[in-house]
Amino acid sequence: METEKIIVNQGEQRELRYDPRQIEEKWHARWQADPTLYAAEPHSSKRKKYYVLEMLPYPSGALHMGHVRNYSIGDALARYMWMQGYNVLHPMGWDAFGLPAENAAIKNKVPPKQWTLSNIAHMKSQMQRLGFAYDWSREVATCLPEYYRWNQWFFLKLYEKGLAYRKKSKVNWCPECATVLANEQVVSGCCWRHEETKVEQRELEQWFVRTTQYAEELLADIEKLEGWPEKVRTMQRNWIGRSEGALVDFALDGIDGPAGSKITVFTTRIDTIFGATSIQLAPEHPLVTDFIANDPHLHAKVEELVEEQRRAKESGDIGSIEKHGVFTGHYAVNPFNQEKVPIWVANYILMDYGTGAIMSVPAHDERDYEFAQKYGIEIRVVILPRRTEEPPAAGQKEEPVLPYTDKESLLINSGEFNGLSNQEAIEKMTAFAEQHGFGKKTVTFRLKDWGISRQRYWGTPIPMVHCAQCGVVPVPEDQLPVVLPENVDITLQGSSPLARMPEFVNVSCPKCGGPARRETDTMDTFVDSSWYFYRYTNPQLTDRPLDTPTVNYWFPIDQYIGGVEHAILHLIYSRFWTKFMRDIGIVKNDEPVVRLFTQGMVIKDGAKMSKNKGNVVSPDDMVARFGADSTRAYALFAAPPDRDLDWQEAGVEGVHRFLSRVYRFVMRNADVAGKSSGNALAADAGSVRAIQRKLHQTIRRVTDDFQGRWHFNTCIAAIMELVNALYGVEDEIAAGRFPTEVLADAQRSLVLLLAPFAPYLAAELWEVLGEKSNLLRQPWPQYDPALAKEDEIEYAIQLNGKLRSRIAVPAETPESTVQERALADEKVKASMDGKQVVKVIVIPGKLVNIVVK
RNA sequence: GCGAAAGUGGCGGAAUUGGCAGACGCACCAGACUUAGGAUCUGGCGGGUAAAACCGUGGGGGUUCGAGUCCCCCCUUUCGCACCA
Repeated sequence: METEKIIVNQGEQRELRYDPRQIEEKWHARWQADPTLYAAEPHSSKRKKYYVLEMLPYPSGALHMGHVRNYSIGDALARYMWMQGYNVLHPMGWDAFGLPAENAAIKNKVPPKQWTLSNIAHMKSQMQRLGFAYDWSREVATCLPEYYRWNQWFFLKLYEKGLAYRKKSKVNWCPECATVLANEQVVSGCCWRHEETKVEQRELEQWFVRTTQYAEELLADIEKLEGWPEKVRTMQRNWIGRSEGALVDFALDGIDGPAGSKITVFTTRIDTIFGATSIQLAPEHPLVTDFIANDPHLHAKVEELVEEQRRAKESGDIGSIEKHGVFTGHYAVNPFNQEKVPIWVANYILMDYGTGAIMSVPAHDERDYEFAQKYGIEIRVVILPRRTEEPPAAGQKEEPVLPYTDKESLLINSGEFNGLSNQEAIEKMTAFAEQHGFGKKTVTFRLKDWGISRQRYWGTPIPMVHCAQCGVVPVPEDQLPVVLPENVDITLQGSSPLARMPEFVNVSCPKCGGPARRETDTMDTFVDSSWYFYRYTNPQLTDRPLDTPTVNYWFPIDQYIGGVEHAILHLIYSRFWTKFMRDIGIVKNDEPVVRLFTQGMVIKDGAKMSKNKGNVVSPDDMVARFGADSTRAYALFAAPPDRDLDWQEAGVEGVHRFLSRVYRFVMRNADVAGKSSGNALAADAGSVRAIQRKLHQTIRRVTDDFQGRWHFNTCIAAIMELVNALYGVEDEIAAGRFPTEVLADAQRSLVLLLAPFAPYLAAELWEVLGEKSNLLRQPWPQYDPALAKEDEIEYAIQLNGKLRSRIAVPAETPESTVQERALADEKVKASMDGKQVVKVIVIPGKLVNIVVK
């Protein structure tokens, strides 16, 4: 094509240069003008439903490439499912409460609400410019009272059911700011604003949600989540951390200890209790407070241990610090054998797991072993690996400690329990402890109740009132929402801004009418995101959070897509919330999400894109230079979506070049009627057949990937191959020798295949092909297996596994014939060099391996 | 320390079940068209060789007619968990 311009219909002149800006702005304007374009049909729809959801973003100011990737994956899927005829729900919203808005307010003197809403407006326009097919009529912003009033409503329900409660708990406190810090604001033990100032721990009354109530079910139902990545399921299992064991009481040895006291330990290995040669307490164990009261020396030592443990936790290397401890001078009595064992305080015992106290069995626990070695505590073997082995001589401990939990294990030195296996012993000894009232079977979880109080402004006010007469009183439902005041002074003044507003704080008690004080804590933003996807089904409801029949139609979510960083907290809280909603009868599903997809990170120059590293690529910049289609298609082409993606600008150019080729081809050949006078002139039936075959193979590959592994990179590569093949026959097309209907069909299918990946270009070319319909309502192309089939198959001929020749035979050639042809091949004969054929292996459709000797 | 994933040309990545390693794209090289081209089109492109042979999927062993793919040992990277009793 020498000329840059070409005459098409009615002599209209069109540039052959692909200009994404012009095309995308044209369609953007049209799509903006039709808000119903991507709207889901009501739940009375006859179509099968499909709910595809991407994790809602925090409105930080601008989209980053991670967002673009996430939404490009979801949008491709949504568009594909639309074309498959589903009633697709594809909504978007904003996780709009949170700390950055307050920081921005302090820094720039902009009210958090204003800052947040203007960010939302900007990011929404970015999303729209990128062409994501969202149903904006369902948009949700969690910072608006229409939304957060339902957080408050849920909170009241939780409170009603005893699942929300108050408890003293530690918070991070910066003495310089005189304020509470979120965990993320603590940088290696110091305040993020005052790098020299150590963060202190303060005890405050805070609100908790009893997630542990559902611990068993949250764990058990992980088994049902077959559409979730195994990695996420494992992470959740570990996070919940269920552990079966026993609580055993050790009485304090009389005279020295506080009267009647006992120490309850948690153990999973009650079978080793005869080997317990000390008790170890966490430094913060309440009993330790009693012990140190009259012992300044011990007091000082314990303080050290507490400090050491705190530091290790902060720096993250708890687990590798050297074990230390101090003997308290007190003893406890092992209830199984009445033996006196010393009580120690040790830095490797955690107060927030189990009971904060353990029985130490150095012979069968590595940590206890290490400790006992260091302090010369007796190491007593009470279990052996096999029934045949002799007990080792007393005190000898050459081998590293082994837990011996197999069936062949054998208890020794354990009184009446000698001779039992580990499993039998656990059962019998637990029962024994229960009978004698000094122990019981128990299950502990690593999962903790969820502390939702934040001493912050920009969040959902907790709808509670503190009355001097009535105590804690919930705000009545009909008085919701408790609106977050806006004329607020966000400066650092040592208390939550809300607590400094008398007009907010001073209320009358809903119960007695007397003067009362409003709760000034706000909710953790994970509350907002725990149920937002239900609200999408009916966001405009004003009298209840959701409409149950509508939710029952849409739920569970068919496909949820987001970053793996939410694998634990967000996804556990969401699962908890769903179970709670089910139990108060407003939804019927047990789990919110059927299939979960976690996409990889966007990397540049070997590191995750971040402002700190200065390797951020701006989506706006990419859209301006290459267009939304190229940017999106590249995000899908550069790597499979579950892997990390290395952003290379040259790659974007490559995709842009590919889309240009598509554009030029269709522009040149859209007007097929003038290109060919029909089949009669087709000179080369082979090339026609080849195009058909390639087309149907491509449809098959792309369709299979949407149904299966989502390797959109190979989908796009397949479409590239198709386009390359079409370029290969362009001379024949130009010469009028290519059948009209084959060409027309190929072009239509090509545009349809491209629609999920490059929606703007697809829409434009669909119109160029003379189509008026909405592409999303256009059926996805079907492949014809007969047309996709190869007519001729090339066999690789190997000699002892090494490639020696190739032969082409018609498809369906019997194996015996293939074998004959292979043995008759000249190159094969030459390489055989007179050797004997031992065996011939024919793999149908692939290769022949001739084994010679 | 424990667990998971990964390691393939100069680069991003293909190779769905053991069957022709390197699809597709980038970069690069050559040619065509051009006053020109950072446009477009055509061809080439793992190493090696004149051409073959031969060597090549982190390293070492093994199973097999045949291994990137399966098994064993080791190395590296990334992620998650980390004194959980």
